[in-house]
Amino acid sequence: MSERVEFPADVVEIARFAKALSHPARVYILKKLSAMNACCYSGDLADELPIGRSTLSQHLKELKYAGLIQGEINPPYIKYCINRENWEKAKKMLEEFLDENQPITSTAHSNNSFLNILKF
Amino acid sequence: MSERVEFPADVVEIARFAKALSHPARVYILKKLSAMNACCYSGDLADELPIGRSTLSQHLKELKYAGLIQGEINPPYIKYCINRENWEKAKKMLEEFLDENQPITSTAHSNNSFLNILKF
DNA sequence: TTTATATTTCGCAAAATTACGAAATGAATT
DNA sequence: AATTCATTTCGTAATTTTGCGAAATATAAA
Repeated sequence: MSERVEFPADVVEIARFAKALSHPARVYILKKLSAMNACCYSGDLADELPIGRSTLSQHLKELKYAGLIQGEINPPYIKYCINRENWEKAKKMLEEFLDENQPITSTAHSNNSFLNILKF
Repeated sequence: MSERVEFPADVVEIARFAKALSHPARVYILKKLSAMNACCYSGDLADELPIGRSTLSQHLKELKYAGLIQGEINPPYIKYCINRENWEKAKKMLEEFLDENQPITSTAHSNNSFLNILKF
C-alpha cells in the first residue's frame, strides 16, 4: 500500500502467461500442440477430454486470446496450432523467472559459490 | 467426452503450480523470495505491493497451501521463505512441460534435425 | 434445397477468486 | 492487567472462471 499503484510489467506478464496454463484442459491442449509439434482439430481434443465441446471451445478461445495458439480455418474444421512466436516468449519469460534463484543445498554450503558469482 | 473421466495427473499438477503463479502479487512474492534467496515478513511485502494487508495474507496463504513457501514463526513476525523442495519440483515440472517441444525455425529446416533425435 | 457436420456463440448457473475493513489472535511491553 | 504490534481470520461484496445445453454459423454433401 505504498506509493506504487501497479505491479511491475514483467511480473504482470508472467502472471498472465501462468494464468493461461492454470487449467488442466489448457495444459493438455498446449502439451499436445507444442510437445508433438502437431496441429489438431477441436473435435480431436473433445474426444480426449472430460469436458463438453462448448467448454473446450472456451478454453481454446482463451488460449487464442493469450496468443499461445492460433486457428487455421479449413472448413468445416478449424485446425489449431501453437503460436510459436508467443509460445517461445512465454517459455522464455517463465523459465527466466523460474531460474532466477540460487539453489543452495541445505546440507552443505559446498564450493558452489561460483554459481552465485555467475548469477550476479 | 470419452471414457476418460480425469485429466492426466501430471497435467493436473502443472496446472496447479501454474495457478499459484497466476496472480501478479504471487509472482512478485515468489520472485522476491526465490530470486534473491531471501526471506521476508508480510509487512515488508505489504509496503511494496498495491494491495491491502489482509489481501496479501490471503495470497501468502495460497502460496503456502500450494507448498511453494513456508512461514517461520518469530513473534510477533512471521518470516516467509521459499519451500526449496517444492519450488524445485514446480520448476522441474513447468520447465519440462515448457521444453517438451521441437522448435522448428519457420524459414529453414536447417540441420537441426539432430535436436529431434535427441528429444525422441 | 434439404441435410449433415464441426465448431462457436449465447444464455445462464454454480463455484472460485480477489478484494477490503473490522475483528480476532498471540506474543511482547508497559 | 492493559497496551501495542504484526499478522491472520471473518464477513461480505464484486468479479471472473468454469461448465453445460441450446441455438447459431458456415460449409459440404445429398
